[in-house]
Amino acid sequence: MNSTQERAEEQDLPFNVFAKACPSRGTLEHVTGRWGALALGALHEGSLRFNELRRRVDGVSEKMLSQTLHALERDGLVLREAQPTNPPRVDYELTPLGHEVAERLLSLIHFVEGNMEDVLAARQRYDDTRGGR
Amino acid sequence: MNSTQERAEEQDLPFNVFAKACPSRGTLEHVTGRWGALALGALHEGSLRFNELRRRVDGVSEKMLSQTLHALERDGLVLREAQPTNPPRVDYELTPLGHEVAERLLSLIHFVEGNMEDVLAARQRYDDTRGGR
DNA sequence: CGGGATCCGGCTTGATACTG
DNA sequence: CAGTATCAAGCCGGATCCCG
Repeated sequence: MNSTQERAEEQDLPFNVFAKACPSRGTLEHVTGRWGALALGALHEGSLRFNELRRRVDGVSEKMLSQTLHALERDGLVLREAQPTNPPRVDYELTPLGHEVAERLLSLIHFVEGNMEDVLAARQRYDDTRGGR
Repeated sequence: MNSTQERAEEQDLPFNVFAKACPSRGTLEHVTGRWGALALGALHEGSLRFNELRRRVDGVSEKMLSQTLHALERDGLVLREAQPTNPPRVDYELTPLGHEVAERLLSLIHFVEGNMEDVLAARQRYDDTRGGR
């Protein structure tokens, strides 16, 4: 009575990320993926244009940012607003659902950032004990 | 006054995931990675043996689970307890820090699971409007 | 049972170049 | 500015064999 399958059954959840075929796993990966998480985090503060976003998410390539944004837009988490001006201007912003996802994501991100010293210390200990071999 | 860099400076945070070189980004990826997130989620309910974990995280290979667990152990999120019995028995459980991470992660996971119908509907709309091309 | 070591195919990723 | 197209490299993940 502790399996994740049973958890889902008990609560009658139709979706369970722990199951290989569940579509929720794909969405979770879009959200928590390397660039997805950072894009959502950056957009939580407000709408951004493509290259603004690109500068904020340090290290992302044009291709991956574009790809990431498409996936998030398709999942209904990001809204894309293109203005047919010249030069073109495209703003990206979170949908209400995207904001809720981003809040939970940022809670995790801030926690990790705030405890990095503990993590770094743990790594040091791990490497000291096992690295000597 | 909206950049993520400034956010970090204002609050005097030493670690900022949005910066390419920050080690917190690596840890975030261990935590939110495809298998890391599921391993942490499964272990939040209690300690598990290697193959129990493998069965719960549907689809993970031995290699990737092993690799994932090592990374999480090194980051101080997972505790590995090997008993020198025969046959060998190895239990994995979360550290206090790991539990706090898992709580925030599960909040995100459950939210995604609980809103998959909206996501699926959004995908349908997206594919209908753009798929016709 | 709980892994480590190795090999290898394929998908993902990252430069680069090009377009509207 | 806001992307798409293309191509090479590399990492992911599976399969296999091995050990304690």
